[in-house]
Amino acid sequence: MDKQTITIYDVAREASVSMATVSRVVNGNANVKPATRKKVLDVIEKLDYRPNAVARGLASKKTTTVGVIVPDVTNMYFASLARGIDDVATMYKYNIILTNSDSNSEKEIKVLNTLLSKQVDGIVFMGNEITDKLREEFKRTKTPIVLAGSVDDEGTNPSVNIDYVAAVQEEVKNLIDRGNKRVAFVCGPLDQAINGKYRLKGYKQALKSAGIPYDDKLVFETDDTYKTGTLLQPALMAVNATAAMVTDDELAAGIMNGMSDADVAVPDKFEVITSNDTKLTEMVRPKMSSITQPLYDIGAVAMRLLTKLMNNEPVDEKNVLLPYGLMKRESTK
Amino acid sequence: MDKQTITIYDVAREASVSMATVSRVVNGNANVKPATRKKVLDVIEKLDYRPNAVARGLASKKTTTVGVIVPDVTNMYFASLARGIDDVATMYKYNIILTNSDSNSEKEIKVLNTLLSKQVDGIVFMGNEITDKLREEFKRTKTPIVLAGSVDDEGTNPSVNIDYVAAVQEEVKNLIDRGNKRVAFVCGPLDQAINGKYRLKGYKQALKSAGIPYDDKLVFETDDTYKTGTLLQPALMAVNATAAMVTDDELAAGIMNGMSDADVAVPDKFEVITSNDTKLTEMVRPKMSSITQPLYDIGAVAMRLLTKLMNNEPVDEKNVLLPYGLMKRESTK
DNA sequence: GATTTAATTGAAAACGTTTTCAATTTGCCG
DNA sequence: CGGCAAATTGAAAACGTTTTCAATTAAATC
Repeated sequence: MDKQTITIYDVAREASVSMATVSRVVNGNANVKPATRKKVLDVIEKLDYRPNAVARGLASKKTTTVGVIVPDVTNMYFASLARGIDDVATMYKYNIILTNSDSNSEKEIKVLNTLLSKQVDGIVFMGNEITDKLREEFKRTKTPIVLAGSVDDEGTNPSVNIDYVAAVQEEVKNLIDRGNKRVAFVCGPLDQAINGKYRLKGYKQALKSAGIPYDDKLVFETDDTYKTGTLLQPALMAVNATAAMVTDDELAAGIMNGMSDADVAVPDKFEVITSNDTKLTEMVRPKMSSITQPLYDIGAVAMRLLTKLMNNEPVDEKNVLLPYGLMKRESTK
Repeated sequence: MDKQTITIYDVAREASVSMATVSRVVNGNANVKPATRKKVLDVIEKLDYRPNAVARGLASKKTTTVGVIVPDVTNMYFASLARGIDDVATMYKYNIILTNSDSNSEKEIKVLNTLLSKQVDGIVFMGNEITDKLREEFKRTKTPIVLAGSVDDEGTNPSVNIDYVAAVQEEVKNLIDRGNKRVAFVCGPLDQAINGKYRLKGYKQALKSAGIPYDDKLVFETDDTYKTGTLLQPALMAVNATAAMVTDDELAAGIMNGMSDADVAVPDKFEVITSNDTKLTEMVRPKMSSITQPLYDIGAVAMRLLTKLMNNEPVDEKNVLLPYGLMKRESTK
């Protein structure tokens, strides 16, 4: 039905050259006489020829497409990373196949395999937890995979993150220094290394340095949602917490609103500091103080790293830690 | 270097059948004897054979990949649509190539063409404005394209939206009925049909029904950003507006915060109603009343529509209007 | 059992490029 | 103007599937 698709063969015939030559001009190969190049270009223009990327991918074994696995684009944190990824991907002429995994390990594995079957040139993976099974899958392919905003305790894959331990430690220390004896640690699932191994560690270290005993009643493991946050006020009060280090902005926004709704003034009666510095921090009142992460850059750097890997260029640093900061806003004193 | 890739030919040889047969079992073709099917399946398992989707795409002229063009995934509105799209895409075994266009017409055209060269089976387009140039590009391909949350006055492409005119009209009427004589219309760029042709029309109709003359001093054309919203309070006061119909949630949040910061009580002194019902509406204080749009569903339905188009199934309704609603929260009386 | 029919199979031609390698031109030099 | 190196070209083989069509085999019928 669609016999009107123009192939490289058509332009070769029309320009009375070989397919090879057409291929060369299309790919900007230098070894073609200017005159013929022009001739071919003219025919291409005239016939409105568009190279078929699928055929190209088959022949060259490169698809200029990378896979991106993300828990949920609807989450600002990941959306920002994804944006950074797409921008540098575009810059390097790649496209992105974006898939939502809902942090579901089975889904992640499944989608990883469809991406590989689609012959993506590389993958950037964002996820809260790298299960052993997933790590195995990572190992059996030689398609480069980089982790963005996602930690793997085993460190088998290149990754781009911030130093979560140090960041949390620093912030909790600040909270303590300001007089908070009981600061809560409100986080997402602890079986996620980023929470259970890194942030929690920072929290504990800060306590230790301050000589405050660790009390597990002060750690609240949640599902990272706004709604859950709104419900936390009673529990937080029950343990006499006067501040909270929160690992997710929406969750933190929920907590703050829950506090306000219960007439607990933030930051006077309760300080909260969050972790992702998404634009939500500015939109909520009081504005939330936050650890700042260069979200966009984490994605961008991860993708840049991936391009190097895909080109077999040497990379100096396999596990990149980008600088973090603290943005003091209104939810802390 | 990677000679270890297993092809259909390898499994054919190992199972002593032809490639055709292997292809049949891989594709679940019924015409293969159970015994041979098992034999082949075993070899596939043993060799860990994974079909190469690129080769498949070339041979079958189907890539099971669809393109998604979006202004910015970082925008909750579009992220929600994108999520709906991806979910039903996955459901129908498609993957999504996601590209951010920044609503830049040139970029849109460029990316459209790379998507087509990658032989996507279909495209869902989200964008604020369909330029003539873009429409031309749409027309010259026979790859199905559906618009999601995006209007085209010409109506050449299938689309999924809500009835923006009616929704805005209804809400503005409510505002007026509640006693607001001067309600502002704060929107994104008016050259975008959704604002300039639809929402503004609804606004005008509501005024007309109420016998209020249209005053263009009350319409504020913005860039749809939070920041701009925060700066609008003086201008709004200057024209004696007592309420605003806003076309974007972040923009609306900005306005509300700007009001609060200037001690203009919302909703007592100033009512605001927004348009997209993203989760931001709940996170901000006061919570924003909003026109509700089934964001996820718009994406989902658009993708579903696209699957039908890609299968040449008949579609009853080319321009779908999903139901909208009103969620009364705290930013209106 | 001999036919006829239906179900399984396989051979080989696409699909639209890239890429290798050899062939042909061209440009230079003495 | 002959000869040689360098620059251009083209022929044809991949790339890994699907798909058509004919061939083969199994099942059914009488």
